[in-house]
Amino acid sequence: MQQSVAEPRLFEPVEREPAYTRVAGAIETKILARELREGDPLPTETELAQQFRVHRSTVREALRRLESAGLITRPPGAKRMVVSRPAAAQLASGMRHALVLHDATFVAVWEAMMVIEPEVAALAAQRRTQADLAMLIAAHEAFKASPKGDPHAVEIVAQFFEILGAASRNQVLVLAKQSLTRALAPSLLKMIDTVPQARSRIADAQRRIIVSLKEKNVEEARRWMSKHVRDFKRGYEVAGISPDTPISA
Amino acid sequence: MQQSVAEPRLFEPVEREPAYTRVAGAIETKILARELREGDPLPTETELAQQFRVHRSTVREALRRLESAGLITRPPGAKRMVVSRPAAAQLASGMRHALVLHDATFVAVWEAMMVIEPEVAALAAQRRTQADLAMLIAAHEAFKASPKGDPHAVEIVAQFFEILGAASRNQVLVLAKQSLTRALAPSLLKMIDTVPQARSRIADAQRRIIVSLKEKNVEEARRWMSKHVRDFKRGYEVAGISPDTPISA
DNA sequence: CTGCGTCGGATTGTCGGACAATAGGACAAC
DNA sequence: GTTGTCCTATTGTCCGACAATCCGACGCAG
Repeated sequence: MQQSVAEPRLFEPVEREPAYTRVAGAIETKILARELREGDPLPTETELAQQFRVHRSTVREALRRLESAGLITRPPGAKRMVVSRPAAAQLASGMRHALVLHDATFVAVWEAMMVIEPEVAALAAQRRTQADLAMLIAAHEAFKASPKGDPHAVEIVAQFFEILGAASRNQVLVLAKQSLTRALAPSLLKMIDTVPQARSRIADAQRRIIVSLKEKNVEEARRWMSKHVRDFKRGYEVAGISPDTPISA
Repeated sequence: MQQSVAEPRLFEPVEREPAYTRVAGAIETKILARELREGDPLPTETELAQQFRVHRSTVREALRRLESAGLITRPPGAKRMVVSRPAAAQLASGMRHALVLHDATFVAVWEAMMVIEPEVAALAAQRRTQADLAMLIAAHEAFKASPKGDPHAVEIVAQFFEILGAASRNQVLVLAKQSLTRALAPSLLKMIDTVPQARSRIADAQRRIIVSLKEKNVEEARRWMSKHVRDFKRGYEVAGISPDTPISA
């Protein structure tokens, strides 16, 4: 994460890419260029091996790489792999790994949420549809109905955020957001179970946000989401969790 | 990217994970738990194969997956793989793939930048060190010195953003930001070369931002960054590039 | 015609083993 | 200290094999 402004070297390292990298790259290019489209089945490993003139096991290594990048997946119970778009969850887990290993703290994630979430709420207030509202309300009800100490409750809170993201109609923010909520979820669980008033405060904020969206009141949406996120930090303080707690694995 | 509020199923798909996935998972867990730390060399493939009681090629498939996730890398010119933290660039490229395949448009990315960058600038204004300022100035000078039509200029602009991110001392935002600038870079290049006044406007904004940071003037930093990013969209409009242009590969 | 067994071929997951190229280290020569 | 030489361990790639199972076809009952 450090950088210098410029660092010219006399020679570049001589390029010696292993074959599996090049195979993966070739397929990746085709996918990004949409020559292979989502849902298209990949050729069989043997076919690929013949086309690239490499052994099947080399092809397989390349496939593992693409699989890990989320560019190909195997539909549950299918044998052949199909081309796919990286799922948001996939990116989120990558981001979470990075955050964990870079010793990101709770405040860092929280700060990022403070930046993003209120604006997402503001956008959502302008663009939400009736369907979005219905889903938000459903999530809200589900949260209120979730029994005390239910670990599922955090899932629902996260889902509320995700629906809101979808309502903002901005895929980029959705992707970024999701990583954050996912990273926070585990510790949030602990917080909710420790702080007695947390649940009611969350429910209240959700309600206010829903109302703001319904009225397309951009300012209020932003304000309440701000409050909502700020409350998280308050909750952590009350629960005696240090803001510098690293994101746990 | 769609979702429903809840979808209970009677049965989960019966779990039948291939061995390479489990091997990858096992190693991943050890890395995230810091039992294997950054820089530690992995055991050799043969050793791993013996420990996991699988064939070496199975281990290799697992390694490819970890490699793609950025959890292990091979230092240039080395033979064995070492544990590493996912580089920001790695995440950024994953994000870019996702954006491309999800048909993210230029406005979507721009909107996300409008949300994030001004706040990053604001944070940076509070936390910047002398070293940060020096690097910003260096990047700024480099930009001004870059010859007309130099494709490298965009690189420098991106670098300016990255230094600013580093100055904000928030790794989470840095990771999120980087993906955006990287996604925008290719089309930005076209814009800069088309719009004559683009370069001077960018240089001016950079200067103002640097001054704001130097004075730790949070409000001004936010304001000028806002203007800076907004200018990008203006530039696109002037250049006749549609805001709905998809992010190119 | 729709739904349900059955069956054969194709494809994947995994394995055993092989070999050339080379990184890494030890050791000698300058 | 640097440079050359040699040996060994390890990786990248290949070959070939086989069990499990997905896939599609085929036929039969309702």
